[in-house]
Amino acid sequence: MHNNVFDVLKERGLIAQTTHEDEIRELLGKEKVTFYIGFDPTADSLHVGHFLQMVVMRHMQNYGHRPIALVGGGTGYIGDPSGRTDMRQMMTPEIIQHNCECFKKQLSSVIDFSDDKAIMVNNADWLLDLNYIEFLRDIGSCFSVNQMLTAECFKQRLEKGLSFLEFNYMLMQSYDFLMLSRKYGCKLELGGDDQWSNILGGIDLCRRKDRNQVYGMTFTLLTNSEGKKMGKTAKGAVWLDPKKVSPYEFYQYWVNVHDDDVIKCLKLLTFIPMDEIREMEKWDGQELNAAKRRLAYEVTKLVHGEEEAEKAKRVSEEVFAKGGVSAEMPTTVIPDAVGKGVLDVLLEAKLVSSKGEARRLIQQNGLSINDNKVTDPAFVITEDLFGDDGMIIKKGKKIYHRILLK
RNA sequence: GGGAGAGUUCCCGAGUGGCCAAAGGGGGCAGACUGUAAAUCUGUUGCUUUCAGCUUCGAUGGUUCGAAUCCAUCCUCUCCCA
Repeated sequence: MHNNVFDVLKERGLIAQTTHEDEIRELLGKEKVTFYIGFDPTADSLHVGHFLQMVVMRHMQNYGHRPIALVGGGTGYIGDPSGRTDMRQMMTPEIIQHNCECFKKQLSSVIDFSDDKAIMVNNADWLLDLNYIEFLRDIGSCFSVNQMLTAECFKQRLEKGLSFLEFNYMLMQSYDFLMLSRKYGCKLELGGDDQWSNILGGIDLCRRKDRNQVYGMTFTLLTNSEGKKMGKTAKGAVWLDPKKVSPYEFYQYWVNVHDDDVIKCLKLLTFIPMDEIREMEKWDGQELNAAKRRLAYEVTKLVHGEEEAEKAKRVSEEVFAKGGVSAEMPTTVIPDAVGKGVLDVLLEAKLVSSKGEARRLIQQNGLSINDNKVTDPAFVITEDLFGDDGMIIKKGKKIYHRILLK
């Protein structure tokens, strides 16, 4: 066990870049540091990428430091162009507001905001009422366009086009840091590695305006062994909101990560002691499945709580190991299913997005009902298919779904 | 503001009057193989009441028996000049 978080973060491979490695380590070792991470309200739920940031906050908090979770109710009006190839869609104030509320709830489930142990702020409080001319004179004068243009985060956008609106994003985020350093004595900004340029901007600004030395540090982006961003499925992001991605699906996502990514994810996303992880690192082949199950359990527990994690684990075991049925597997209730065609039922259970897809699935031998292959697209659901546990549909090899009549 | 070009199905990208629901690749889905892997191979990939019909190629109108392809206007973006 280390007594400096910095060593913990480093050992787990979380740290990507630091502005002043030695100074930051020293600072974190000797005092309670107030630091911040920003979350822009780009959707109505956080996803696993954000979760990584939340884990870091928890690590820091565990060592007595004070996190500021900044919700980007103001920066959401601009949209961060960092590393993106296209412009974000502009959001209405109502949507931004709503998304911020959603974020707040999710953030407080992982980070302890009681007794001022962490602070939640919204940059709408100081960004929305800014006066353009004043801001330009006061803050804009501190930024060099020449320098900004060379920043890595704009590279892609300089090829595809970047509007003035988005170009300003860096100033907004930098201003956030300045505000937080003034209001709360915030000394450190953290973020994903794609935030590096924005963080540097803030540090420069604090020095120029207040002659205040502050620091920055970025974290490994959650990428898989192929270098692609993790947390994406065909259906979209792996959201933390159980209404968007059920705890069972969430659990399944982690059980199915690539072999080469398990250890990395264990280090980055869980609080399992390094000794244990190093033990798992020796595992190979089929043994890795146990590590995947551990990963899935731990992450699900952090996000959805112990009860849901247990449930997800139980369902997975019952469904896959025993090939059977589970009382808590994904279920759709279709009262009038009897007499309907399979295609309609598949569609209603959202297992397919169109009847054409359902038809294809059956033609390609990818569908079973109660373990019997369905080969006829015109198959009609009958009452005798429903046992005590309802009717079990298996789509492909991994997707089990239960249909109930009530 | 002037000039040149671009906008195609989930993404990239062919297609310049009928043979186009639209090549190819990526991704997705399914099958074989397996460890609820990976890699590989195979099939599939707009919707529907599927031997047929319907909607799609930035938007809206127009020419034509017939348009993703031609014309007009508009929108968005890129590049060069200012």
